[in-house]
Amino acid sequence: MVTSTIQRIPRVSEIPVDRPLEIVDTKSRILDAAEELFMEHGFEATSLRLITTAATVNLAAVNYHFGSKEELFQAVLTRRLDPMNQDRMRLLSLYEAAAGNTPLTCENIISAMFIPALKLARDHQTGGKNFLRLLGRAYADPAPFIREFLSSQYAEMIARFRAAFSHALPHIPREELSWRLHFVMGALSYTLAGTDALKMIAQFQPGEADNDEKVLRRLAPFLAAGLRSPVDNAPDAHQWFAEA
Amino acid sequence: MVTSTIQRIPRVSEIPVDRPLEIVDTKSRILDAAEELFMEHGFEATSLRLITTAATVNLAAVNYHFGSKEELFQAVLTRRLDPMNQDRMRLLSLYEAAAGNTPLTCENIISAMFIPALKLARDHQTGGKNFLRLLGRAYADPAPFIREFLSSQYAEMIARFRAAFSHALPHIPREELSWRLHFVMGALSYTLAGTDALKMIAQFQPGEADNDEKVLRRLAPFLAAGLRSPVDNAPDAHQWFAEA
DNA sequence: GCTCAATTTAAACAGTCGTTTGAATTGTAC
DNA sequence: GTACAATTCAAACGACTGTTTAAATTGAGC
Repeated sequence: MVTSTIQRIPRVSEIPVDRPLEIVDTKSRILDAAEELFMEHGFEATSLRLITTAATVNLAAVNYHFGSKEELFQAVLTRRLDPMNQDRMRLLSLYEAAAGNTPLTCENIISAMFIPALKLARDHQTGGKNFLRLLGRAYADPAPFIREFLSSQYAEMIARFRAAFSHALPHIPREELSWRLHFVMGALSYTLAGTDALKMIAQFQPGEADNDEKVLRRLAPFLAAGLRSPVDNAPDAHQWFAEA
Repeated sequence: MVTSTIQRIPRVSEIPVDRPLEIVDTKSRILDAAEELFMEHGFEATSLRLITTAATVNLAAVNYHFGSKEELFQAVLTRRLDPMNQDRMRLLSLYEAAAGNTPLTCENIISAMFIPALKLARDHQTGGKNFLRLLGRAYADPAPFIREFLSSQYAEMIARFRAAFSHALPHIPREELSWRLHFVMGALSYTLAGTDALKMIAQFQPGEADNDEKVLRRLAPFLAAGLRSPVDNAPDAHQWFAEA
C-alpha cells in the first residue's frame, strides 16, 4: 500500500546550515569508510579501491591526503584512540583528586579504563562501536607498523594506570601486577573485538540490544576479582598443572 | 682463525634410518613453513610464493596437496588444534572420573584447559610455540572462513567445559557463566598471541627464558578468581560506571 | 576579471597475487 | 623393461595491488 504525500518545499531559512548535510570533506569521508572496512576485513585484505569507492572519492585522494595506506590506518586509529586515552587519564586524575590521600579502589581504576570505552560502545551515530572492534583486532595484528604505533599510543596511559594499580594493590609485586594488567588489557580487547567470537561461546537471547555495554558491566567485576586475588608465592609447588 | 678437521666417513650402519634427516615429505615441509610464516605475517600478508620458497618446494605444490591457500591455513590449524582439544577433553574426563560424585574445582577445570596448551608452549622442537601464537592471532582475524572454522573446531570442547564449570559453580547463572568462560578464552588467546604485545605492558627481565609457561602459571589463578567472584545481581545500581 | 595554490581526476605504472596448465619426472606394481 | 599413477616442475594466466603522474578543476584573495 502506497500513500502519496505532497512534499512541501522548505524555505531557505529552514535549511540547517550549521550541520551541512552530506557535505563532509574528503578526508573525513575516507576516514569513515576506512574505519568500517578495516574493521570488517582487516588491514591487508582491505584495498584502497574498496575504501575510495565506498567514500565516493577518487583513488589518489588517499595518497594525497594521508601519504600512504599505512598512514591512513594510523590516522583512523588516532582519531578516536588518542581522545579515548586522554579521557581515561583525565578520569583517573579526577578520581585521585577526589580520593585525596586514601588509595583508590580497583573499581575506581577499572572504571577510569572502561568508561571512555563505554562511551564509544554507546555511540551508534559516529561509528564508535565499529572503532572498538577495529581496535580489538589491531591488537592482534602482526604487522610491525601497527604494533609499534599502538605501543607508542598506549605507553603513557599504561604507565599511569600501572602506577595507580601499584598504589591500590601494594601487597602485589610489581612484576605480577604488570602481568595482571596485561591480562586485563587482553580480556578487554578480545571482548571488544568480539561480534562473531561471541556467538561461539555465549549464546545470545534475541532482542537484547546494546550488548557491548552489558558485556563490559560483566567484565569489570570479573577482572577486579582477578586483580585482587592473593599472590601464590610458590607457583612451582602448586597443585596447578600437575602433569597428567 | 680456521682449524681444518678431517671428516670421518661414517659406516652405513651408523646412519640413523629411523629418523630420516631432511627427507620430510612435501606436505609436512609446506605445513611447517606455513605455520611459521602465517604466525609472523598473518594470513593475507603471507604469499604462497613466500611459503613455497621457505619450504624449498614448487609453487604449485600447495594447490596440488591442499587445494587452495585457505585450505592450507585450515590444515595448519587442524594439525595441532584438533589433538590439543581432544587432549583437553580427555583430561577433563579423567579429572571427573577421579572425583567421582564430588564436583570438580575451578582449578581442576582450568588445568584441563591449560595443560595441553602448556605442552605446546614447552615444545621447542616441533614449533608448538609458534602455533600458539598463530592460534591466538587467528581468533582475532576477521576473515569469515577462519572464524567459521575455529567456531566448528571449538564447539564440542567449549560445550564440555561450559557444562563442567556449570557443575563446579552452581550458584552462577548460565548466562553469566557463558560470559566468564568467554573472558577466560579471551585472556588466554590474547596472552598466547603475545610476544610484541607483552613488551608493551610487562617489561621483561633479560635472561628469563621459557616465558610462555610462567605466564600461564600466572594467568590461571587470575582467571580462577574471576570465575569464582560473586555475582552482582543489581549491576545497574552498582557504583561501577557512574557517569563522569 | 586574473593569479596562484589546493584539490580532484583519469590513466598508467611496475609489481604481486592465487591459481591453472601441460609437460617432465619420479615411484610402484607387474 | 613396461605401464600407470603420483608428484614435481617451469611457465603463464588474468586480476588486483599501492603508488605516481600530469592535466583538469575548484576555491580564495585581490
